[in-house]
Amino acid sequence: MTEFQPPGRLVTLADVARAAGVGESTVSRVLRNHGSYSKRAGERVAEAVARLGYVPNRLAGHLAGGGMGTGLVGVVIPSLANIVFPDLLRGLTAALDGTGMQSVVGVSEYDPDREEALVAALLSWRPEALLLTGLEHNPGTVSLARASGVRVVEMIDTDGEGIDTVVGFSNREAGAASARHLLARGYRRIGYCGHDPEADLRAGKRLAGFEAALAQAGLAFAAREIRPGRSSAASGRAGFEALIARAPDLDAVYFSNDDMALGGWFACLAAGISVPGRIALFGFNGLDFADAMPQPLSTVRTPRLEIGRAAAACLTGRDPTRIDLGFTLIEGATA
Amino acid sequence: MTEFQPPGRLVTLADVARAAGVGESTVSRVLRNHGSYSKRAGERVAEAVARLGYVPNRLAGHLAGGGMGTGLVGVVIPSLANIVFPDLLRGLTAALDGTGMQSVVGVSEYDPDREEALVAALLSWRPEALLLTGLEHNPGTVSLARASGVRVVEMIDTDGEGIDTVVGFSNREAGAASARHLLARGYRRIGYCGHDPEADLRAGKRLAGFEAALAQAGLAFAAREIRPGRSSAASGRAGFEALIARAPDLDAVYFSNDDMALGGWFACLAAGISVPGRIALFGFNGLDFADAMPQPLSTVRTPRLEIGRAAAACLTGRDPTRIDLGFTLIEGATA
DNA sequence: TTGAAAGCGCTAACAT
DNA sequence: ATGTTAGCGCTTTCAA
Repeated sequence: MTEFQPPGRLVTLADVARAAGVGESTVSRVLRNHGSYSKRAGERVAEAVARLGYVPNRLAGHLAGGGMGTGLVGVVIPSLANIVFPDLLRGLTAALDGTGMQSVVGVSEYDPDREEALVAALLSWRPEALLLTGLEHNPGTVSLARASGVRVVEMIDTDGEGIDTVVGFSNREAGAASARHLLARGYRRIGYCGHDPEADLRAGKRLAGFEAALAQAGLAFAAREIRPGRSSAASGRAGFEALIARAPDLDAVYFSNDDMALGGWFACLAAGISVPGRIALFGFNGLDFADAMPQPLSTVRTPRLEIGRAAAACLTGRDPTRIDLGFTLIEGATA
Repeated sequence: MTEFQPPGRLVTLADVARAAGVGESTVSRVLRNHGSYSKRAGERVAEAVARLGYVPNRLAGHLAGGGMGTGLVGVVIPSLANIVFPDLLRGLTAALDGTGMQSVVGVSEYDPDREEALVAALLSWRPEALLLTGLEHNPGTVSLARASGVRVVEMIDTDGEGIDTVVGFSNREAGAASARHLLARGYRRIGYCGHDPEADLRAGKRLAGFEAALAQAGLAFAAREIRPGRSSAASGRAGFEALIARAPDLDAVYFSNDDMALGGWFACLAAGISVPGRIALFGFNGLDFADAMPQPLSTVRTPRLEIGRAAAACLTGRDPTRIDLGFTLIEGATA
C-alpha cells in the first residue's frame, strides 16, 4: 500500500501534490476540508494520500499558522506512582478525546525545580494550555506560565490563590472534616501516620486542617509518625507498627492516604488488633479497593476524574475560573 | 522581569536578536551553544532572553533543523486505570529524564481502532520513536508504524512477532509457571477468576499458558468466572464469590491480576474462609501491597519499571532488538 | 476552482 | 566571530 520511500525522508504535502497532479494549496484545502475544490481534485488527493501513506506534519502546520493552535496541552503532575494522578490524567484524556487535543505530560517527582524545568520544556512546544498540580510553585514557574499567555489550570488544590484557573477541592477542609468525624465518633487519642508532608504539600494541608479541627476541640495528635519516601501499603504498615509501639493507647489513626491506611489495616489484622473496637483507622482518597474490604475503609472520596474532566472543560473558556468540586466523607466500617 | 508583550504574539528569536543588538544566527549559536561567539555576544543574548522571557519554539526549531529530531517519543498504552501502565511510564520517563526527550502519551482503552487513530495522531508530531503496548495491532497500525521510519518498540509482551524491537516477558510462560507452582503445591481443583481476556490480550495469554500447563498434567479449570469491565478489587471479590458459590470444592483460584486477587482475599476474610488451608489464591504483577498483606500474596512479579527503562534505552539503538526481562514467581503465603 | 508566492520561527551553510 | 541567505513543510492570501 505504501510506496518505497528513500529512508530518512518522509512523504510531504508536496509529494502528494505531485502524485495527485495538483497544486500544494489544493492538497491543503482538501485535507483540511477548507475552501473549495472540485470533486475530482478531492478524489485524486485522497488516492495519493492513501497510496503514499502521507501523515501531515503538525509542526509545520502550526508554524504556518493561520491561527491554528498546536492542539497540545502541557501537563505537569508530581508523580505516577500514586494512582490518583493517573486518575487525573484519565479524566483529562477522556475529556480531550475527540477534541483533537493531545496532552504532553511531565512528572516533577514533587520537586519544584523540576517542575519549573518541565514547564519551560513544555512551553517550547507551544501548548494551548498548561495544567499544573497544586498551587505552590517556584516564582520562575509562575512567570513562565504567565508570560506564556495560555490558559493555566492548577488542579486538585483550592487552598490558596491560583495563577489563573483553579479546579479542585479544599485539602485543608478534607483534613478538618476527617478530624470532626473521628471526634464525633468519640475518638480522643488520635495519632497520625503519613508520608512526607513537606514534599506532598496537599498531604501537609490535610494534616494542618486536621490539626486545626483537633485544636478547636482542645486536642492535639497524641503521636505522629512521618515516613520518608512515597506512600504505600508497606510504608503504612511499618509506620502504623512504629506508631502503636510508641503510643499503645491510641484509639484512632489518621493516615495520609488510603494506601497508608491499607497498610495500617494489614498491621492490625496481622497483630490481631480489633478495628475499630480497639483502634479506628481513617484514610484519604477513596481508592478502588476501599469499599471492597471486609470492613469498608472510612475515608474521604476525592473527585479525581472529575477534576481532570473539569480541567479539560476549562481549556476553552475565556475567563479565569475557580471550581471547587468538593469531596465526600465515606463512613466506612473502620472509623 | 518580563516586558509587556502585545497579546497573542510570543517573543521570537528575532526579537531577542534585535534587543541584544546581534544577528539571529548569533542568538541561535548562543542558545544552542554551538559554533563560536564572543563572550560579549553571549552575555547580551543571555540578558535579552531573560528580560524578554524568551522560550524557544521547538516546532520551528525542528522544522528548520538539519537532522535535529523533535525529541518527542510517542507512547500508546491501553489504560491508566491499572497501575502497571503508569509504572511503565514511570520507568520510561525516569530514563528519558535528562536526555531532553519528552513522551507524548495516548491511551487506547484496549481498543485497536483507537490505537490506530492514536498512532496516526502521534506520528503527525514526528516523534523520534513510537512505543506501543503488546504485539497485537490493526494492520493499519502496523503500516503506519513501519512507514514512519522511526524505531518502534512494543512493550510488555514477548509472545509473538514484533514490528521492530520488543521489550517484555512471556505472559504465556508466566501463566504456565503459576499453574506449575499450584500443581507442585498439590492443588488440583483450580478455578479462574479474571477480567475480560478478549480485551486484555496479555491476560488472555496468561490464561492460555496456565491452561496449557494444566493440560500437561491432565487437568483443566474446574470452574471459571470472567467479569466484564476492568480489573479491580471489587470485581475480584464479586467474581470470587460467584465462583465459589458455583464450585464450592475448589482448592485454589488463579486470578487475572493482583487487584482481582486482593478482592478474592477480601472475600475469604469476610466469609471466614481459611487461606490457603481451605483455598489457595494466586495473583499476577507483584503490586506494592502484595507483600504488605498479613499473608503475602503469592504472585508473579513483573518488571514493569524495567521494561519502561529498557524501552527508553532501545530508542537510540540502531538495530531491532528483542529483550526478555523475565518475571519472578513470588512464593507468598496464599498459595 | 486552482496555482503561485509569501512567510511562520528557526537552523545551517556560506560569506565576510 | 558574526551577519546574510536559503530553506524546513505547511497555510493562506491573492490572482487567474
